[in-house]
Amino acid sequence: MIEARHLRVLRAVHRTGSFSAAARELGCTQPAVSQQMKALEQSAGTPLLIRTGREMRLTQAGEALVRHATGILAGLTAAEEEVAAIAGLRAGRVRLVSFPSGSSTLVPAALAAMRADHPGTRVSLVEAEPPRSVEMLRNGDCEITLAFRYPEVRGADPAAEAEWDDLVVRPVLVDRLVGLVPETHRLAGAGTAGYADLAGEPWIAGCPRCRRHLVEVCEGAGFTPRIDFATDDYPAVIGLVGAGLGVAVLPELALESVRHKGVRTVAMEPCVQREVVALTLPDLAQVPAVEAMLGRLAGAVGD
Amino acid sequence: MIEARHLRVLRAVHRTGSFSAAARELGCTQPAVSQQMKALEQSAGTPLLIRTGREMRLTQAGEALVRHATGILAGLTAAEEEVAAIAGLRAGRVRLVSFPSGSSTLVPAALAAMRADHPGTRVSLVEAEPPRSVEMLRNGDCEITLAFRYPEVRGADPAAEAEWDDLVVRPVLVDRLVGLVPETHRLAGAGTAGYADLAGEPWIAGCPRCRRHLVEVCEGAGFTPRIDFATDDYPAVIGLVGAGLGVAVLPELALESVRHKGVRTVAMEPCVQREVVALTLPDLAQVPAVEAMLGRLAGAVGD
DNA sequence: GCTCGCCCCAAGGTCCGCTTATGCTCGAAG
DNA sequence: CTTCGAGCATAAGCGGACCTTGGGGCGAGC
Repeated sequence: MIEARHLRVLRAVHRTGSFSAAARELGCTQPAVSQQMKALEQSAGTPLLIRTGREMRLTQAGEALVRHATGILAGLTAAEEEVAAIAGLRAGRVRLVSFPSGSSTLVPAALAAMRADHPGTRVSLVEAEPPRSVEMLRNGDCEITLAFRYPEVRGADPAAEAEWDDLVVRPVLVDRLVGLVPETHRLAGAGTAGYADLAGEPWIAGCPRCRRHLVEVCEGAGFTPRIDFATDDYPAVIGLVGAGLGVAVLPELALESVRHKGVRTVAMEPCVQREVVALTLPDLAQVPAVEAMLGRLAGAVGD
Repeated sequence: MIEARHLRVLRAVHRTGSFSAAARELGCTQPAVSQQMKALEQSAGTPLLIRTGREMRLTQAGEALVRHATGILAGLTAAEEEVAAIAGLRAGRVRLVSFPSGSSTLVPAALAAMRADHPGTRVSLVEAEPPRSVEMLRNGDCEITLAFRYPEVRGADPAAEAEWDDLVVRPVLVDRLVGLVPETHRLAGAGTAGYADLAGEPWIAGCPRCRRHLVEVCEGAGFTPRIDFATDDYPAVIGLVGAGLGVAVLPELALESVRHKGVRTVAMEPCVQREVVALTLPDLAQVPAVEAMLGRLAGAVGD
């Protein structure tokens, strides 16, 4: 087995013409070079250098090795270069999966920061809801998944939470759920409302998990909400509320990027917080580009 | 510094999909693979593999390394293959320099044997006299030099002999010097003649060294030969003797391949022997093709 | 003739890598 | 649900490889 290190030494010997000069160039002692050449000749099975008095000459086998060494070492340094580029964030690709309302505000800011800091990296974005997005993460279809959870759920669905215990969970931000009523509603001007205050209203729910959570909270308040519509499209929710078809609770984040015409927000009591987190696999968290992107997502809180 | 051995292991891991399978394929234990991959990841500075439950997947850096590994390992095996071909005598080139009379008989037999045994090798032949041929050997212009010496010279030219003491001297054959007289000469029928018997004759001498040797031998016999012609072309010597222009002594070997028309040979007393040797450099004697050719030259004695 | 540079050789110490042994996790089968 | 097997990680132990230091021989140049 010929080692690349030996080829490097052989080339240095060939270029400089002596073991001592090669040793100086390589930063080691002359016997080290001598021994390496002996080892290389042994693994080659034939002499490679002929020591004729003053100068070092190559045998035919030595010439063949030096000829190949150029390409081999070039390939090796190219590989090192590419890996170093990825490790040094001058290259690298991150595939990010986000739930829809995260894409609109948080993700663009993080993407912009990432591009500004590391222009060589590429971040792609796909939208998907958990648990589909978590499945994609496990399947290797993405490196980072944005998800959210309701920490205050009283052990309602431990299975869903347990799905993440082997993942790296990076908190990104916490946003409050606020109530949403038509501007003609009796509570439109109220600063705060309790869930029970909306017990008799028709409700517009969000995605399946948000819907489950809504039901739990309302039941905690003593009633079961009548849900007339359910959609994970937040502008649609706002539109439905604005049309007077019901009331809803939405994360503050989801309201930021949408004009909420014809609706009013009210703070809800009790205050429910939704935690948005970035998920990744433990090994992927060590990948520089992934790590950097996780940092940008967490840093985008300022917006 | 990425090592080729690590790339080999990485590729095996990628192909087989597990450390254990790669270890079996590589003929080592699983912890060895595990440690090598850890070392490779450390020298790469970034994770290369993600262990996601059952299967092993590559990170982007891992993909880059595997992609480069193909070319690097291919170049490495190509280099090993070429060196092995040279070492295994399936390839290789030997440049042989011979003195003129050696070329005619001994060299062709050795060349034929070499080609028969190792068809992949190539032997080139150039004619030159020593000391020019020895100089070529030292300059790297050839691998083997055929030369001859007169062992019985009584310390006449120790310098010339000393020239070889750092070389590998491989005896090839010993041939006798025989007298050559015109067929009309008074000694033409004699079985044996002494040098003194030819004291008054005009002499035809050979190459400079042969000429010097002739003078020494004759002076040992009590006279100084009158040399009318000197040429290193043996057929020319024979022609001159045949034309009655003088007498000569020639190696038996030189007579074998020439029709000696009009001349007669006589054994000379004292019997002088010329030793034909193959010379090479100590390092070159280890080169398989050179070694093989040296053997064929020594084995060509049978002819 | 002397000195300097270069190479080889031998000995010592250090470090690396492999192996054995063990524990842990996960997935599949009963 | 439990058990079993496969696979990976880790620790200890050991053998070997590598490099360094020190000494010697040899050829070249002043």
